[in-house]
Amino acid sequence: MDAPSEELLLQWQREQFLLRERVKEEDTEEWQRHPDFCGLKRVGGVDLSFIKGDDIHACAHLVVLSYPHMQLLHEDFKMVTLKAPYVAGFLGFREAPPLLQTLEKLKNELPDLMPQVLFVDGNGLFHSRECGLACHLGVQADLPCVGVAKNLLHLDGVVKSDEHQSQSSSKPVYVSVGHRISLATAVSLTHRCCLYRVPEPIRQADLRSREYLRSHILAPDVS
DNA sequence: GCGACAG
DNA sequence: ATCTTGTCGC
Ligand SMILES: [Mg+2]
Repeated sequence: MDAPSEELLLQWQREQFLLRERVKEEDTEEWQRHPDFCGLKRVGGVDLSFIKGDDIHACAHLVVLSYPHMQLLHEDFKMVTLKAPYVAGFLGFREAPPLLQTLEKLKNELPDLMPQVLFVDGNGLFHSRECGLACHLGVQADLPCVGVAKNLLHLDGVVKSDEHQSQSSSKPVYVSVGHRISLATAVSLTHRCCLYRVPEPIRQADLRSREYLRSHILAPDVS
């Protein structure tokens, strides 16, 4: 896949600044006000998995788990063809479109299963232009969203001395606001959804999308 | 100037 | 993101 032209990158930056203005970084839901998040029943997770040497075909996966027990309520996957290459700082333009499609499908076919909050594999406001993948998804789907990155995205003004060092011995994850949730609530909710290092919704979407590809190595994206 | 850079 | 089984450690 070709590297984006300089003009396209500038266009993408303009879009990110516009999206950023639409991000709500406060709690907007009733359940977010309660200490025990009573009222929260469904949490979602999305992820994309790829095959070894193929950068454009991927399996987009969406899972909906019960809260607080993290039981699988729904899952959906779809083979997709990506339209943009991966460029650090512009992940949203590559992964948001196909993931939004799975959310749109769920909204149309099984609206009662729509998650009340979505965990995204990637950053939210913790981004050089405060517009990571979780912000793209949150704003465009108008859904409360939490961004969780497994690795640090180097930012301009941010040095390693910030909040990003963990107390425990395990490798940290980086939580940030995607949309319609406060950072404090996002962090608290993330803790409550973790059975392992990564929040269960994201972990399940990752595991299941990979499992799907493993059993369909000989059935590529044909249509 | 070079390197580093979510997935 | 992906190439990869067993193995060491809490
Ligand atoms: Mg991922």
